[in-house]
Amino acid sequence: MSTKDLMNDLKPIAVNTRADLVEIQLREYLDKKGLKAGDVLPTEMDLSEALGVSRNVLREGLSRLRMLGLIESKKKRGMVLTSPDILGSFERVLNPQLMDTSTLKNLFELRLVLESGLADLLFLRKTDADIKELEAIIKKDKSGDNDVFRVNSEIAFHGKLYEITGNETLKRFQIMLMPVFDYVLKNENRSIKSNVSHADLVKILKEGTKEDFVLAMREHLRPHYENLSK
Amino acid sequence: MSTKDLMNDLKPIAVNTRADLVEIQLREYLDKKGLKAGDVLPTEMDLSEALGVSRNVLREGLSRLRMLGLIESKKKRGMVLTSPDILGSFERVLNPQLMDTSTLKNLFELRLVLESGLADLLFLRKTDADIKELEAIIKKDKSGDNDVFRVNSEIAFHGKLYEITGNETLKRFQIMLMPVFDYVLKNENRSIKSNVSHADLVKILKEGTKEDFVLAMREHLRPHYENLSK
DNA sequence: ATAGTACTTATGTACTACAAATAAAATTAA
DNA sequence: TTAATTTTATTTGTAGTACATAAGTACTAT
Repeated sequence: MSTKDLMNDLKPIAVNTRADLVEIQLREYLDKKGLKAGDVLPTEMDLSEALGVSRNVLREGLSRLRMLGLIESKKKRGMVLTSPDILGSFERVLNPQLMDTSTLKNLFELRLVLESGLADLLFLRKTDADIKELEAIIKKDKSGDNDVFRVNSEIAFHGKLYEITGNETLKRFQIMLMPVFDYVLKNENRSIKSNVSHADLVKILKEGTKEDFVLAMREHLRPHYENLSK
Repeated sequence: MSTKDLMNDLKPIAVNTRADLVEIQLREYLDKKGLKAGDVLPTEMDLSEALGVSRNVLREGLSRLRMLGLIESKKKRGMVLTSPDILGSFERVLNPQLMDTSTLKNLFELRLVLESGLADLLFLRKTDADIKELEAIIKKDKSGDNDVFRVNSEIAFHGKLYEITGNETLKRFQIMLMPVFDYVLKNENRSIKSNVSHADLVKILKEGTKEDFVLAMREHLRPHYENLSK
């Protein structure tokens, strides 16, 4: 049995620090009490006493929840639960430099899946102004001549597509995934010449059917799909 | 201008705590130095001195990075950079109870987009064993008679689809999104009867083409799409 | 050379003290 | 009496010290 298999079967015995436990217990507490955004938490003193840890350690735990946007604190007023920014935490971790290659590969695929599945939202929410903007991006693309220009145009085009979905989470997700995309593409030196151009896609989005668009988008992305390993 | 618009234009002046700044600066430090997984960090004493904060505050910042899985520390050995578990942090925040409704809606749509875009990965990686397993899930479904059974089968079927993609990130993402999906569906009381059944999907996955599957999956999800607002 | 021991170093935890902000209470002015 | 002002009390934010705990490192004895 390989070391990798072994590591998969035998997780290292978790030697949780007090701060880890604080985080876990606080989370359980929120859940059990059914607390929701706006509710106030006990004071640090009360919490640290109840948990049997120093205020230091308690604050290390609280600091984590604060970072995630789960709580906010004001002097004298105390701490209140808040609606977390779900992508904020994601963002903090998305450093291609630090990620292992398999995760990078997975995220690259994830983005392909997303773009392949955008069609219905696009047709549901597109406006004439959106189409015009896409056409403008393409026009600009044709006028540019160097690679940097072309890459920026590529980003602008696909970014605009996400924007049309009207789904802010999706849009931000795409922005966050951009460096990952870049990182993977840089290590891909095969050609990525597609049969379906941006102009083709816009034409279909403007005059065609959802079904046409779905198939065209997949065709547009095909060079990337063909580079995937089985 | 409404208060909401105003709040969108004017973000509250960030009154960063020292711990916030520590987190930011450490992140910049890692980036600037181009440090990668396995590299060691300076000691807490050196860091706190360099940043001009107490060791307490420094540790509040470090605690965040530790939670994200960006660093690990051992006594005497010091701190080392690690490959973060990118979904771990996401998971910590995905509490439907705390999320605002627009984010919930966005995540629901995100999942629809994902499932609509799975086709290519499925056809790239499916095996005979996978098909058999899907068929088994369907068979079980037919034998069950109550709602709970049907819901579990629904989960099992779609979960298996993600599994077939061989993309661990995607799969975990789906698992994490499940409670969100549930939460949204619970507040939807319109019928969700589809023209394309699980059995139909499996048949196409087994004998049909990618293109057929793409269209069939969208048709399968259509009831959900139709409930979306413009 | 090896086993064992003492030493050193870095993280983990606790405690105390005070600064800063601010809600609430008390006081003063109209 | 009411409004404005000042004072007080409370809670988070920060600093500093001390010690516990784990784990490399060096040294010693066999």
